[in-house]
Amino acid sequence: MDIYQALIEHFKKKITLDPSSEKEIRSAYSLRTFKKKELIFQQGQGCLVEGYIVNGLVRVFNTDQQGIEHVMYFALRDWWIGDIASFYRNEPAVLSAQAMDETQILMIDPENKEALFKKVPQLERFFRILTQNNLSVVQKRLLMSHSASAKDRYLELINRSPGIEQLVPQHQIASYLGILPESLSRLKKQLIKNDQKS
Amino acid sequence: MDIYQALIEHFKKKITLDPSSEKEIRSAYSLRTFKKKELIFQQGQGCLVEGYIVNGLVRVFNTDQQGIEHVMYFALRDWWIGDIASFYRNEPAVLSAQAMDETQILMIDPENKEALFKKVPQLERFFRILTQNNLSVVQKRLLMSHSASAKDRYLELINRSPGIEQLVPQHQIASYLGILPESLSRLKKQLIKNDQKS
DNA sequence: CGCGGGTTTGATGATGCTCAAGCCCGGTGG
DNA sequence: CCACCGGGCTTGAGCATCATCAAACCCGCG
Repeated sequence: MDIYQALIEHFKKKITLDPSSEKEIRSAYSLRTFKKKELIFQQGQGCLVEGYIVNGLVRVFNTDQQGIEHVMYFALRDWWIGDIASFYRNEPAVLSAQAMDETQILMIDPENKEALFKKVPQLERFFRILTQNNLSVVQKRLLMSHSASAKDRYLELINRSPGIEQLVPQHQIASYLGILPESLSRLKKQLIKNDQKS
Repeated sequence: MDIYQALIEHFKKKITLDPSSEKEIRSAYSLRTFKKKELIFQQGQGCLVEGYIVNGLVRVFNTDQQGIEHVMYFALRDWWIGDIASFYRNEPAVLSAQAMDETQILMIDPENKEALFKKVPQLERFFRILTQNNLSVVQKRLLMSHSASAKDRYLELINRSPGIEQLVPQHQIASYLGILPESLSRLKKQLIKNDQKS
């Protein structure tokens, strides 16, 4: 199956597309491949790309004033990456994105995206729904980080994304949870000890 | 100026509307008034309303397993309230909303909203942009709560929303920040002490 | 006047951070 | 094939921040 077809099918999960729209989409997005550790966009600069992950793995993160990196999310096949405020409003990006494996991404820039919205207005709907789902997920994470301990947030994560531990190094999971690698290490030791008792 | 006109103008900040679309909007939304402390929608149940605040003040919050309330956001004139996942996907709401003052809201239910999207497709664009902006704000809050101390989060808040302290009681500001009222109280004492020294 | 919600204060404790060292293991070069 | 290197994970001791529990206080309102 051709690379672009994955994107088309992805859109079609939420909207309907006629053949000419499909054609517009195919010509608006272009495929890029990133090597492991390569940066896709970078905090502080304008983020002029939004991308659909065809395959591979990307981590999207912020670096704070003390130089500590905080993972916003991990993106794999069928996910989107970008820095919304930067892409749509041309602010400096708050986020960076880095390939964690060889990764293929279908990318678009703001001008082409606006043009595409004009030609295929159903995509407004698609991205409305996509963004709503993302918002709802981030809201839940914010609530979790205000109400649940690091241990509970960790358990929730591995429950929600089993296999994540095989995919990304532990210190980046810690970063996603908002704790230090040392804390996650201790926390897991705790859990193992308690598991054995019961 | 008529109540509905505020909503129309609000939409027109991001999209253009012809007269017939304006008419559709006017007939899709209906005005409701809530008394102080009245609940607008409630966690656990389906949230079948989305609302545009005409005037007044609403707090949107979640209650965790221990019964502690966590403020997701405060909404005043020109803001929107709702529980996205519940409204659009018919899940039980994660959030509740409560009027903190006499509040007028233009409300719509999911069926009418879908119908309105059909009749006025530009609204897809409007809500895409609105949701993107919200997402970007919540992402920043999540990062803050992973990288900044309670004191810094508090300072950021009063800097970003001056006047908030006059508007809502302090224990709800604490709740928004993800700390206890006692902690906020101490934190403010700290700040006053340090201000006087310098 | 007295009630009640909100805020403050105090004493104590838990969670997660800091700094430092050691360990494990896969990769690289001699 | 082994020695070494480096990154990531673990462990430890001490500490900071914020939570918990309890009591006092303040003040607007019935």
